Amino acid sequence: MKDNVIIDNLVQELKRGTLVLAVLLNSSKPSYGYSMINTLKDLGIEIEQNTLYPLLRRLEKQGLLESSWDTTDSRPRKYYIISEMGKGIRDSLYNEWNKTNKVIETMVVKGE
Amino acid sequence: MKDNVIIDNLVQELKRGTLVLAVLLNSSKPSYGYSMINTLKDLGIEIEQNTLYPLLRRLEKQGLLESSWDTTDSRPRKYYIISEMGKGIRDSLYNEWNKTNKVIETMVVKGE
DNA sequence: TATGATAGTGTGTGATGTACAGTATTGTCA
DNA sequence: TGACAATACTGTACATCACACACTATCATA
Repeated sequence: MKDNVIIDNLVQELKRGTLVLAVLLNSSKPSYGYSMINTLKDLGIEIEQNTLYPLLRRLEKQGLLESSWDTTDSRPRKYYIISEMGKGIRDSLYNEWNKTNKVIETMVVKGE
Repeated sequence: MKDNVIIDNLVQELKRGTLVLAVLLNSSKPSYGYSMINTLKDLGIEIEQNTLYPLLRRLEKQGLLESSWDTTDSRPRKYYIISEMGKGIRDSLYNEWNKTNKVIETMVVKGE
């Protein structure tokens, strides 16, 4: 049972950084929080509302996303789109992520 | 200048979880802290002593690594090797890591 | 009419890489 | 031979963020 706790913790740590990249990649076109949760879920990324909404707000605060309200529908929705600054950071983060991946793959191949 | 701070933070977050996987992958054969730093550096993973030594101790405490002192040389060295439990967790973590990677690659391809 | 779905806000907690600080000894170089 | 870099390790506080908990509000459906 303890193994699961350790794995869950480690997987959660893996998510840090990765979630940001996933959200930035998903924000090339405008999308709103609740919809993004379903989109990411379909892609294989399980994320709770309690995690995504604060993340969106933090990324906007940091200037990586821009938001606008759409109140024309019966339900008001906050749309997010990546900013120019966000695009630069997304690309840098993706490069770092890629480098890390190549390293891990190299180690996996060597390790066996 | 602020961009760099954000990127540095995000890259650090990326490391969380990834470092654990890298260390577990690197511990199929016994190796000691100081040497591991150089090995990982050569592979492209920059890690400080202040980060690696506590990490090794934590992983041992969690039962993922086993250690033994080698005092035959002029310098005593603490060798670490992955435990059976650690192998299970390494494999699980690698699977999760792989899943996440496929998702990110899918998003990258779709995003453009 | 009740409840699930839809859509969002607010805030505290636990885990971990980093940073700072330290000890100790060996090996190398001037 | 002394200074210093390299080698090898331990201890601890801090910043950050996914998660968890709590909440509001309204629409759609049974």
